[in-house]
Amino acid sequence: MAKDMHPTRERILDAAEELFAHHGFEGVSIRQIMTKAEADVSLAYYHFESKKDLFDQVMLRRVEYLNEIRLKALEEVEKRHPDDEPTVEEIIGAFTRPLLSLLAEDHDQWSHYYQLIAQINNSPDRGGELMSRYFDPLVSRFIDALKRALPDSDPEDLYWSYHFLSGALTLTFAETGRIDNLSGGACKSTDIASVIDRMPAFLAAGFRQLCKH
Amino acid sequence: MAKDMHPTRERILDAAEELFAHHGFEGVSIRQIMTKAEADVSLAYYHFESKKDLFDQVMLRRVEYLNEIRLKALEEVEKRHPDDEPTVEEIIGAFTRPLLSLLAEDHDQWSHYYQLIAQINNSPDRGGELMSRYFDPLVSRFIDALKRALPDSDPEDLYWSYHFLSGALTLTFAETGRIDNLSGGACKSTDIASVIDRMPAFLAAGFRQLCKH
DNA sequence: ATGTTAGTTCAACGATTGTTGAAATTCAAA
DNA sequence: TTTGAATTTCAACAATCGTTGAACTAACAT
Repeated sequence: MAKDMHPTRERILDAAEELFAHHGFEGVSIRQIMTKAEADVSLAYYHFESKKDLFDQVMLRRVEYLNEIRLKALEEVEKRHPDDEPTVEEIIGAFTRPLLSLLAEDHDQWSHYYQLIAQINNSPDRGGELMSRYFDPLVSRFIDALKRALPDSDPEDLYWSYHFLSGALTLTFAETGRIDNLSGGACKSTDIASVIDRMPAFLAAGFRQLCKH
Repeated sequence: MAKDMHPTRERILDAAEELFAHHGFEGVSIRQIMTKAEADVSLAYYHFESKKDLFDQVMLRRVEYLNEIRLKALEEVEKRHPDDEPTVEEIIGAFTRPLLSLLAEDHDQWSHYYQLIAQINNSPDRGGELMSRYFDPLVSRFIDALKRALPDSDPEDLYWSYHFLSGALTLTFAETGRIDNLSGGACKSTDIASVIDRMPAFLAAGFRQLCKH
């Protein structure tokens, strides 16, 4: 990886993303990040205000694009149903498939960012606050669509169903290798294509079971 | 919280459990832990070998009891079916309900430990390794029961279904408060009774959908 | 050539990190 | 009362932490 291929700021963001994803915010020092980025320690404070600001910029760099493509996927599904409502599978597919396809097709570029999201989503400290800030506007949009696809459903059932979805999705992002151990190698954490084939159906069945009343 | 109520070693474990759960292993210093435990810094190294050893002992303190009650719950379900196989709901209930009931009924004692598990399960660093070490023997036992309840199912479908279950369960453990934000207060992360009512049905429907072939 | 600005390097700051050794204390057994 | 082990206190170690200021280089406008 040649040093001049990317400007310094991008290299810092890349290094920080990978190290934060693996060891968490406090598990990584600025010096480790800058060593990986092949740049002087002080450059971190030239390009960013502080360690916390660097973390925020790592998060912000990719989040808008992700929300864009997911919103577009939902709008296309709705455009395909001008008269009736999309199915639960279609809506959940629009929510998850853009993310998973990106991860499957460009794993090197996205895996660390997804691992970071997995950690944050399950962090009792400020996980709820951060995830809400970055994703809740889009998520509310999807939940509205699900409300229309599942009329007469109790909103509480719907929110808890989304909660289960969120847990299943972000554990997939973590790619911890546990399913490799558990299955004796039959399944692989990094085999995202297998998840694309299975997750929407699994979750849609759960939604319909819980939100049918 | 009077200091003499519990011996020093227990107070250190309690303090470490809570702080590790909130800020992660590297986000907490021995001095913070010992301040919360109201004991001298050096006592950490009298009662434990190192910071990492303290973390391991925090994990080990409760894991055996949890695996015991869950195994007992599964055996009771199987005893109730001497001739036929238990249903998927019953097996998943035996897997999740002992944990969730403990959390619902004695929240102060268990919530921090569960939050710690949530973090570890979604940690790309060594999450898979740690979770496998502590829980996979029991999990394999449950998956065998599910294989019998879902004959002719593809093992890969079963493992991925368990993966989704694991993500949904541990996000519940994290209690991040995100569902509070998302639902505008209609749902609360700490309302475990609501999860007990909903999660087994949601997940069982997913298992049956995915593992029916 | 001169000045300006963005980008980079080097050295250092006080604070905190995990960890350790030795001395002091407690307390039951002899 | 003396002994000896278990527990606690105190002081300190080298290493690393996030952060900063000043000097230096590069490139480009005047």
